[in-house]
Amino acid sequence: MSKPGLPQGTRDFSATVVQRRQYIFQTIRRVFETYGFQPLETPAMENLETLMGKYGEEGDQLIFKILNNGLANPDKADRSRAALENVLAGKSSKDLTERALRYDLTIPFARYVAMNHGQLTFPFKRYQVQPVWRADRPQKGRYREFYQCDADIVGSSSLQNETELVLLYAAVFQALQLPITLKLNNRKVLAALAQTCGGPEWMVPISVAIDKLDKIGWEKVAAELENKGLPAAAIEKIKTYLSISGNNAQKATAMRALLGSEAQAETGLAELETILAQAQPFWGNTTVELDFTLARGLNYYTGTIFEVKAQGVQMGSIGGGGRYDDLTGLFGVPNLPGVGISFGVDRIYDVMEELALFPTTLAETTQLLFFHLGQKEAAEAFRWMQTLRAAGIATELFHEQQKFDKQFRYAEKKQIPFVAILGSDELAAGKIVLKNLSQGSQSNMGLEDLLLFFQQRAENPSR
RNA sequence: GAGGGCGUAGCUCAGUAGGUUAGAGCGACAGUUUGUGGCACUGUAGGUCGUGGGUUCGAAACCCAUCGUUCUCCCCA
Repeated sequence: MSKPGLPQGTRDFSATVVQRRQYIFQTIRRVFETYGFQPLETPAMENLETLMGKYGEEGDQLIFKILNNGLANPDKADRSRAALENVLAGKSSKDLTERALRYDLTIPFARYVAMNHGQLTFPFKRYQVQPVWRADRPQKGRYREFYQCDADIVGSSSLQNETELVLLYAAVFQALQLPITLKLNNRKVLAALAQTCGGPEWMVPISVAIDKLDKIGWEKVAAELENKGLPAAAIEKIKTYLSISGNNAQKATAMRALLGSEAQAETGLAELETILAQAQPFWGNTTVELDFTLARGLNYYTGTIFEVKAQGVQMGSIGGGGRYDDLTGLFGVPNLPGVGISFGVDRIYDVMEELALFPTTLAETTQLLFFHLGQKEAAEAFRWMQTLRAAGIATELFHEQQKFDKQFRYAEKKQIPFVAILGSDELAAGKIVLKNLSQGSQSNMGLEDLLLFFQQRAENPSR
């Protein structure tokens, strides 16, 4: 027998980790719901054709495909072989694989909306918290199975939606006490830049290159663009574009000076300014800045784009999103514009771990451990325990009669804050000894008082 | 897809000019006479040195392959 192991890039989550992850999930869910989003869940797998071609060439290769069942069936053997030939030739074949694991939450959402648009109330606001899978090579902050938390609004072009998403981001990260920078840009500004640099076909290469600015520096960005055949004059223009700095107002002014003659640029800038003006009074101390180098890979974005970076940590983005004009058009339902954002929970976890931002109280689960001090005593303890449990207080009874030492150590290891001693004396008196393990103090108590004690403690955890 | 680092006890790691029965700390378990834990002391268990080849009188150590893991690039959350 070989040692058991996990598939590359996947993880088990032990108790403490799950509790911390739940803390993040619950915070995000709560904010989603207070902003009027409703939950949606979709299957782990989709038809392969639903996913293919939606994430660009690179994306297609990162989709986990599921091998069809029944390939060994003799009746289908010839077709299976032919299918394999196809796959070896770099094509996909339904005879070999027709399903794939979910790659993100946006495309399945688009598929859902396209299938159900007759029944939905628009604008439709949904949130979705589920794992996705990518056949990527794992490294820091990158896994093959990870969770996304998405919120999207479809069926509305109103910029108010963007404003709400900015505030939603601010609310979540303030609740988590995680300092972030929320970056905003608009694809229309990038499109205008591409227009002045040779035409729309330059949009993607230029976006990809300038997105790396802070990582590789201007020299390499310029080299990459030159390599792709962009004229020197255009590169000079991009250099000016990237040199724009200052506060948000100054950046917008500078951008108008550079690209103001392009109608698209003016539209994009006006949109950004509207969002900033609407959201600013409510975003508290969150840092929100225009970043014209922000491009984001997904090519279905058409307007505003968002990205969240954690402050004080070396980590890729921990969230992002943007506006798309026609997401469901891919599935035959045109004219449904929308805007959405996503939280990268696994990265948020890593960042919070690094910055030690998790509340210490998350680890406490069981509140009280009854010592097992004999059959009769345990039977009585069981009665008390069930009463406490019925009141919602997490309680355990030690599993067998053992010396105190053992039972104390069990409580310590599980970080149980209180133990109840119910031995022969207590049995006779109808009271237990309640001991606070961190303080070492103890006192006698009846069942009523014990219940009261924990109910009050639940309301005021600082005690 | 390309390129590095690292695989020794449950965990963190020592251990190389190749040389006896491979070590430590932490953890686990047991005990220091069974109604009060954390500390301390004593003892016990636990290792095909990732795997398979090769070089050698002799390999945890050197070489090759392979698997796993981790990081960087590409791309992304």
